Amino acid sequence: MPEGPSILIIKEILDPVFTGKRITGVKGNAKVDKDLFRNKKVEAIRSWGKHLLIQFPGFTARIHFLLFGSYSVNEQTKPAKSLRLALLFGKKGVYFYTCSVKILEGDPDDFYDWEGNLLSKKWNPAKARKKLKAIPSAMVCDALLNQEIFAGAGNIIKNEVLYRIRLHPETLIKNIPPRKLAALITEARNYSFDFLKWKKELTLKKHWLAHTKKTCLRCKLPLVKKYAGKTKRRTFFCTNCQVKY
DNA sequence: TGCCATGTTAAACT
DNA sequence: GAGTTTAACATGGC
Repeated sequence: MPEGPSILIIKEILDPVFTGKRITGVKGNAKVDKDLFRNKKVEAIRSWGKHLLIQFPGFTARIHFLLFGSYSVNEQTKPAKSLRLALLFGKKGVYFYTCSVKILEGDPDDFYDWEGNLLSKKWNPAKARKKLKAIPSAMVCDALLNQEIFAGAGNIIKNEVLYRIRLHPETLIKNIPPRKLAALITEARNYSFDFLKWKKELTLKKHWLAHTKKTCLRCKLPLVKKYAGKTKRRTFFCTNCQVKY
């Protein structure tokens, strides 16, 4: 569920069904004031990175699925103890389980940088480049997971992008040649859309080239598995094909 | 069966 | 205080 494209899929499912609808009930154990939602009409459902945003007049419910979050539409499919938030609209409704729910006051456009959202029409590669230049001593494997720069990128996207562009995960940003840096930014977005397409087809796993893999498809040598960088997330790479600058 | 993971935050350290 | 490390959360697949 968790990476940006998966959240966009949820947005695309919920938006046509619930936008413009008025709340008739709220359930769940999220630590939020449920009275806030009373009789409110959904203004918009959007996604920014890994955040699902349900906008109401004056506030927004932010759903973050973390590692184990899930949801269902129109019927509750999980036990009450894992039900964080259910928004009910007459007979219809959406149920969110084991996720983080936060109320954001005001207009999300005031605090979300849509130009940093990998899947947004407003994605701004030049801005991403500028943000990368500001963290020269960071490893690229950490930079790719930085939501301030690549909102929506997760560990799968990280591993696949680095494999695609043949860049060693522990390369420091300042050492990446300009063309390679451009490729990094381009592929982060490209792969996000491939992820989206394959996720919709339920064939995402099948298309993994590096993530969880044991052997390099290109040179047939074993891939390294390492908890790399400050983020210490699983990193799969080929020391033969992925260049360290 | 136990381990581990598509994630993040806050507390506890140095 | 900054930077880091650790713990906590909590479900499902292998």
